[in-house]
Amino acid sequence: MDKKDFRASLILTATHLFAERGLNGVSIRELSTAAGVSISMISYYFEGKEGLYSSVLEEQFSCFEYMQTIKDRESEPLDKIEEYIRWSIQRNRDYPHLLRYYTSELTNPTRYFGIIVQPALEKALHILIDIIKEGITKKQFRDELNPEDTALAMAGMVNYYFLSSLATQKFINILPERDEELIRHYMDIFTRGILSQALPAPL
Amino acid sequence: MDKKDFRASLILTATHLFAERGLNGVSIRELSTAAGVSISMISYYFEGKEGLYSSVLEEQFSCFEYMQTIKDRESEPLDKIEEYIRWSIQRNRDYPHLLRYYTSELTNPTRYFGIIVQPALEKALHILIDIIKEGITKKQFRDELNPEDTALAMAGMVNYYFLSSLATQKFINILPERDEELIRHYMDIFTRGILSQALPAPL
DNA sequence: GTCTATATTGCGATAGAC
DNA sequence: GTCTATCGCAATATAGAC
Repeated sequence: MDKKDFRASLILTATHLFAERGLNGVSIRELSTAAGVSISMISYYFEGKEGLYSSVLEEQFSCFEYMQTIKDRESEPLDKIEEYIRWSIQRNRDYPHLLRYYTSELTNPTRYFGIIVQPALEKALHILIDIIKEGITKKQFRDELNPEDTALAMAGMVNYYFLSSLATQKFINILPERDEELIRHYMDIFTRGILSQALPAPL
Repeated sequence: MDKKDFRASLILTATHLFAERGLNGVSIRELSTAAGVSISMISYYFEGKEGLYSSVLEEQFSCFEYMQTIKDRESEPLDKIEEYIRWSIQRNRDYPHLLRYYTSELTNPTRYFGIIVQPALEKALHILIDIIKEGITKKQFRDELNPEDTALAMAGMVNYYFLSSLATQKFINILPERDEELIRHYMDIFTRGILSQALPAPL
């Protein structure tokens, strides 16, 4: 951090602060002070506060490219779904601020939603939808499923776990030590449901 | 709106604007102009911008009290879960801005998170957890289920559908006309899973 | 109750010295 | 590249007239 790389220092500090309080909740004064850098450096490196914010967004959302790797994998749809869940959870561990930008942009979009956030989310979701469709085609998944809704249900289940953590941390342990258990549990609910015995009729 | 009730007019306008751009994204100048009221009325009625915001929050989150009605209902756990899904979806229809405050506060909490948002979410979630527990006790749900994770999965599935709508509206129809289909579909996924046949072993 | 006018503070951006 | 000093503007809040 004190390695003279002021640009990197600004990105790092901004990533923390913007995640906590949003684009409008942080002033470049506070930000530059926290980064140990002069306020004018933000204009110098990023052409202003919004430029810094967009650089943070781009860095954060670049990890969504990994979905392409899952798509290209030579494996069965169910295994791809497990890999998606595993990757989603690990993504929240590796990028602890990403979900904040994610949902902050979904609820209070900035001008960068359309050029950075939306394309990343849309591509990831379409890959997930295609995995569901493949499973239906291969008769491994029930053919009554609506692929779009099903993919959203899957994504929602995993993401909401982390999204709600601020409200649940008093009574739910969200530490990484439970991640493997969580993966098995969510795979189990998503594939087999919660009922102790199969219902008589479909849908 | 033009019925001289400036207080109500301010609440209504604020509900729209704060939902769209967050507490820090809206100025009281813009807000009072949009409401057709003088800027000083905000201090007069709400003791400032934050007071107005907290009034909006309280109004929005009051609808969570309905969860108590579901809890007190004399019906089976599975029916309560369906009622929860139905209420959740209808809640998003009746209070189209609520989810914005909900997730905005979860990701960028204001000082009102702890006193308004968190208690409402926590109570609703605990009721959902108790419904799952009751289902397990009555042997209607599988006893391997972790009630907390299961309740979160349920809540996440439904809420994420609306949360992600800004990113999905181009290819998913989120109009109310599909709500009944969605309810059946999510009940189906949650209770029976996605597999075309039961897996051999539990968990 | 409602307004206009204003006090005061903090904002983002940048000119210019080094 | 980096800093300090400052400009111009917009923010919230409020005093005081009506």
